[in-house]
Amino acid sequence: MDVGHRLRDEGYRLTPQRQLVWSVLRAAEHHLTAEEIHARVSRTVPEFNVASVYRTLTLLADLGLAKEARLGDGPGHWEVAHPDDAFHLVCRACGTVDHHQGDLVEQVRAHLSGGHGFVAQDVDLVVHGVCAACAPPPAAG
Amino acid sequence: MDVGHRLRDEGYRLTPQRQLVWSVLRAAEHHLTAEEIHARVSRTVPEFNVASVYRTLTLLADLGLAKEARLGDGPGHWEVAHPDDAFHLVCRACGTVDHHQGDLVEQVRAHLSGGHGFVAQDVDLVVHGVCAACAPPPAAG
DNA sequence: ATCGGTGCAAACAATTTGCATTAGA
DNA sequence: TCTAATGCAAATTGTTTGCACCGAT
Repeated sequence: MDVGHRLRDEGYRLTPQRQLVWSVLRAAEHHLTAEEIHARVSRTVPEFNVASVYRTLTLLADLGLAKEARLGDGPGHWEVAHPDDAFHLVCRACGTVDHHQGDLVEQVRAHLSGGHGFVAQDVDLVVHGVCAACAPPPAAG
Repeated sequence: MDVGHRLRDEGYRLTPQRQLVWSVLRAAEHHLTAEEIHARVSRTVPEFNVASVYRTLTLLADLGLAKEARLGDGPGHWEVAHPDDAFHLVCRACGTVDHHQGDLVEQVRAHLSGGHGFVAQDVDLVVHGVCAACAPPPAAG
């Protein structure tokens, strides 16, 4: 995905800051907060400002390239927008956030389209619980 | 539901502020933000403080009587905790928040319990879109 | 009489904004 | 060149906390 193209096509400028935010986001194994993105980019560009992170993320979201997930309290978590609809599993014990692939989001959409008159644009599903690694092993006997 | 009992049973005190927050919450036709609750209670008790709203809501949530819903940006929205699992439909046009009853949340739970090893404790489902009232009528012809 | 709860104000965290400067197109 | 984008700092917004006083049990 060529952000430079996308940006210019929409009349925006391609700046090093925007490229950096995007590449950090793409390289991330998991979701990142604005602060985390800021920290990573700052290693290379010390004067890089948080405000620019927010501005860039908002822009990327407008273009449909990035997406914010609110996983409870605390700051928003950002990720590359996936065309497929996944949802988040947040472990209360270790804090790990997992993507879970499934047709559930699609089911919701289908369910709503059936006569409810509500046009679903964005389905946000967050499940809090305890992940397999943190769950107590089944009691023997 | 007798909050007084619940509170005292758990070793908490029943104060007029807590009663007021609870009754405002129960009387509300829809979700309320902490500020809205504060505003309503303040009509009767002018010196009533926002901090107490937050403290009370947190307490009620701990007791399982109230629940916070994060419906996007902005402040959290509070409601009486329903035993049944409903989810929220937020209209981007008019801002209306609808409860939608369905087995979807249960489906999610069932889906996850099937071999994924993730123990779902809380399923938060928020759908943003356009409600029936705001949706453009189907084009004739 | 206790000790938990309150009001108040100040602290906080996350995000946004105003403005002068800089740099992409 | 010309305007959009940045850095910086200050402003906002939503929520939490410290502390002295008050009131429910």
